[in-house]
Amino acid sequence: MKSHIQSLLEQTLATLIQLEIVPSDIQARIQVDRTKDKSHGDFATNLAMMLTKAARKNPRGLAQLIIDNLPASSHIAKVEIAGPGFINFFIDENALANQLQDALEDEKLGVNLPESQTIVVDYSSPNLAKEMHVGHLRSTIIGDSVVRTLEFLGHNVIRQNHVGDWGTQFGMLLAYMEELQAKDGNKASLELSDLETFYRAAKVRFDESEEFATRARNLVVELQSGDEYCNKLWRKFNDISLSHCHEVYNKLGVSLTRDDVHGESAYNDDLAQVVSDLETQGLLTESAGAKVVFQEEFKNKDGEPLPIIIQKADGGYLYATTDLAAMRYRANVLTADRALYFVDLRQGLHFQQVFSLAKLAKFVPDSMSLEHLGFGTMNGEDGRPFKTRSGGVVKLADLLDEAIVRANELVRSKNPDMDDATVEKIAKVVGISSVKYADLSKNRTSDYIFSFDQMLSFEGNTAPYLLYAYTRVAGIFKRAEDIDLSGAKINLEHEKEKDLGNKLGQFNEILVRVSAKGQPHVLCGYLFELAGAFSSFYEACPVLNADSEAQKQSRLLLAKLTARTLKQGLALLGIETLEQM
RNA sequence: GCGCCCGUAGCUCAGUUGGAUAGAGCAUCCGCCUUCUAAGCGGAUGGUCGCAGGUUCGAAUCCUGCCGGGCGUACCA
Repeated sequence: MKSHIQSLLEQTLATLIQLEIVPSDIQARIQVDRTKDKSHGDFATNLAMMLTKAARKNPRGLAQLIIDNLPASSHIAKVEIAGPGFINFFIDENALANQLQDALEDEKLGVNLPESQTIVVDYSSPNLAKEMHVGHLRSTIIGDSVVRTLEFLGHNVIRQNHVGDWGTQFGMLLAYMEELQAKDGNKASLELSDLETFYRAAKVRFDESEEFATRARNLVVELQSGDEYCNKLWRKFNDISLSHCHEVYNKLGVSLTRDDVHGESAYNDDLAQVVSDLETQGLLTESAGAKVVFQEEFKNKDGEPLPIIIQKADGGYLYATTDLAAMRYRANVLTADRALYFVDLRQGLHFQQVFSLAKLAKFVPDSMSLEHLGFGTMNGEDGRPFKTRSGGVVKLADLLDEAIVRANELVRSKNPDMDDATVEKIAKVVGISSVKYADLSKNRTSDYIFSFDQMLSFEGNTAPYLLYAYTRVAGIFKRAEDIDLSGAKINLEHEKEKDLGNKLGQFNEILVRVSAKGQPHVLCGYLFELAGAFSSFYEACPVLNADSEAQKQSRLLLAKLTARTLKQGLALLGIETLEQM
């Protein structure tokens, strides 16, 4: 509907240029917005006001000229000039009803698919040396939601779990694993079941024993030189660590699989090549023993040029090098049109630097879009970074378990007579989705306060509210299974039916916004409004006890489309729906 | 020092690349269950959009300066 009006206005503008009312060199971006106030119609444009200067006419007069030259459209009931020169569009109710009817016929709910692109999405990317902690939550679930949305819109999405599976800390871990295995083969995998403890124990050994530390350093060198024994140890360690990650992914309902893992180590063989390619292009400089690239626009704290360190003085590589190699892989092998990075905002400078260098060095073509979609910090209720009471990092698995436990208590209190298995099943969905939704519903770029009480309060803009709204729609169809809806027609009569219909008609434009900017909170806001519109409708408009058969069928269709839209929308957020709660 | 981000109702947050009277939820107060799940619905109270200038028909949004907070800034990622 929005794009329809947009194209009408484009035609009108062309006409006005032809009539020489508006100069032909005008570059107006035609903006069509949803109105906030119903008295302003459904859509509004400020086109007339934007053109006043160029056309040397007063805005309201120009608005009238635009309306006079607007092509006729059956979708529009009325067009008005308002305020300083806004043009308000009132959508024809039958046109809207037809749109909804079409959406019901369509697998994709009537969403227009854009031209398909290849989009590489880098998200989650935990460090395998440690267990996943709350710091990985945002990247994982925001990335997963955007991935699902892009796929729904028909893009070729390639997930990249750029796990940290390389680096000096692995020497320490391998040395410790080796030690345990020597004592008892089973003990190693047993202790590895708690990676956090394992890491700490290895660190203790490293600090207390010079012999151990030396062994650890040697193992790194051997690992890097491709020693078979070392690599075997390393693979085993990664395998166990990765299986931890996937347990968390399963619990969270994240779509990443083992096939999506493409860690830092995958680029080992390319790193020397990156260095020599930069060198050939004359971009590399030696500074304090390290090989670096200086780019004019980046300065350090003393106002001197800030380097990207490509190779350390000791010959080792850093993450800039790996990222450059990864970008080249994404450009050349994966042939990405866009590469999205869901990584903490604090790495903003790093990404600015490597993105700029990647283009400068022609590692990626100018046409490829590199986007750092950063996110803010997850804080505790004191506004400080989220920690345990004793100040330690919170394991992601523990956080999720606690959410489920709390959800369990609440579900139980609402349903005293429900059997345990059902309560458990519901609590699992409610608990997990509450955590995910609380995060997804906030603007990605701002810090946010994590509060169990808030997300599980079961009121307001929360997952439980949406899940509940869904069960209410679903409940209707449990009682209406045998009703034949073929040939039924949507009729928007009651005020609440119109509101609901209006909301349902917005799904498309919302998804476009989510995919363009990687902001799932826009979808959350929409679903919350949709659920609200449905609740109001549900309250005011009896469905199964409607006044007439036609009205009943119309309302059932509205309910059906609501159910499908809610379910699909939640699925794009990575949230399961329940038939009962 | 320089750079990036943030400051909106008592609290948690929205505010669509400048648009019409700044919106939700929580909390507080008032109503609504003999009819499809009340984890719900309807309504009320509550804001000098950090401060001061500027740009414009129009600014929470853009520019400048200040105040307050977070983060980053050469061999970790």
